Amino acid sequence: MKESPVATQNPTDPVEATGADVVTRFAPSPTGFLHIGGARTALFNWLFARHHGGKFLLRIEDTDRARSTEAAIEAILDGMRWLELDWDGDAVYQFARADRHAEVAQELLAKGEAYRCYLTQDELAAMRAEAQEKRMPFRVRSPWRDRDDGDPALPHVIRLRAPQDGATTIDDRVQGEVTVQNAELDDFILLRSDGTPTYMLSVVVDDNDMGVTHVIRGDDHLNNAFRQLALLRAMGWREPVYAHVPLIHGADGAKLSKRHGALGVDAYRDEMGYLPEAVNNYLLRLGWGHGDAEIISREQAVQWFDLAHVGRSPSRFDFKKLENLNGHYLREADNDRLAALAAPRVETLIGRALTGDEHALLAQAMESLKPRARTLIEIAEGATFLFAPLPLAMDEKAAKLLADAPEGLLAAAADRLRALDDWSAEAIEAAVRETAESAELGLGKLAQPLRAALTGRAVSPGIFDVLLLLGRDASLARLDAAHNYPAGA
RNA sequence: GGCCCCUUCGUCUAGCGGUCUAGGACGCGGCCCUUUCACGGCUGAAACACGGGUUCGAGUCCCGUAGGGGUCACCA
Repeated sequence: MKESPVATQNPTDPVEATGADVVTRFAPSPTGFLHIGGARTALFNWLFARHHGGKFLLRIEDTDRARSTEAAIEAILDGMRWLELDWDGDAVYQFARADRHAEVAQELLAKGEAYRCYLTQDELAAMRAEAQEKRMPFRVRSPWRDRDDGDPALPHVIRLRAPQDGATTIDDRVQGEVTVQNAELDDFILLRSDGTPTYMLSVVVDDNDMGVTHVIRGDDHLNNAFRQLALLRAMGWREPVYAHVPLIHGADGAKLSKRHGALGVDAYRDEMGYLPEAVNNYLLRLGWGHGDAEIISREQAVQWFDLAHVGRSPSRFDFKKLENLNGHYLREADNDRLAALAAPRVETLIGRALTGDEHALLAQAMESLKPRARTLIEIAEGATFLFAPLPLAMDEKAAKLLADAPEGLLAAAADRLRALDDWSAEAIEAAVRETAESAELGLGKLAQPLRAALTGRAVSPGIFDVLLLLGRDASLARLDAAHNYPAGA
């Protein structure tokens, strides 16, 4: 059979062709935490699988023994659990499958689709240097491709005998049809001289053995796809559908680095105080859209997600938008859940553990705390006044408010409040309003110094809420302490 | 540098030849609500990178240019 000059990829699309189950996978290498770009890739794979009622598999690519760590594996798993990206079955550890990878390499060798190459690293380096000097593009063209007089006892690697003529076209679901001349590809290494498989071999074998139907990954792998396809064809295996998603960039358009947010998702959780649903929503909208929809629930995401609407251009990470989204989810979140999340942060801020009653108070305060916060950090900061010790530390604005308060105003308010029989929202509000009226002041003129006296700040939940939350004793004590505050300070 | 990909408001995006005097969201400005700060509501400024085609008609298709990104390992 004559080979056509351009071998267009013709993936068996299980969804469209047979309705068979979709299988996607996320394959991180455990050399660090689960970074935000990886999280999005995982999300897309998860959504695609769930949308089609298929499977979402997890494979840990730990073949780089020197760089892979147990801690990194834990961090990645932890990150995925936090984002609720549950995978089907057990995670596959690539290193454990090295024998199978080597077996495939041997099979390729036997079929003549691969060959032993005795080029040393030094020879390779020399070839590279020469190409560099002549300003010629470098590509490994091993003389051993056409020789079989090598001595297998000598150190050698096994290379794929890749096609050198014609071109290969991949029908990528995100990038469209992408064509590369086969001459651009080289005979990449399948098995290293120590007999261990390379990444290129391992992915293809594992994806095949795991039955992966859709390979959705970062577009930094687009070029690899052509090499992998050559290997796939040499084995005569089924070709998956490819979808290469553009990478996420930092706010300045440069590649995402630690300065811009290429942090582990744990940093978004612990250091920045975001909710997983906010991070998921934000990540989903980065590179994918569904009309004007912005706030997208997980259920809707599963229902709507598709590859056709994944954009082809890289997007920048915008913390402002994530923060806004987080504020939305904070307001929607359950108070007890929020209190539980905020409690450790509050304890850190006040430097002591919270008592059982205080935990309850925190939960009770959540309703008025959460609308004015965008992160859990802001919630915790806003909550500290509830637990502050008596002489209340005043911030600059609060101190000024107290200093500027009319003589005796706070004492008058304290007197009225002290006279209250029941410390209810209605009674508190009436007492405060009456104080303002009899002093012939607007409510604002009284509320601000009151706020300063009770919270030590110029910003807090509504003043009646503060009074109610603090309770009679604490409120009165703070008020009494405050009107002794050095006047005119 | 070779190869590959990308290009709509500052940012994320909608748009799949006519309904675009280009829509939404974040951010920014103004107004309203209001005891502060937020929230919420209303409102304003803000974009089809450039140049050629194709077409009766182009943000939408094609080709260049410019800019950006990715990739060129016995790493993954």
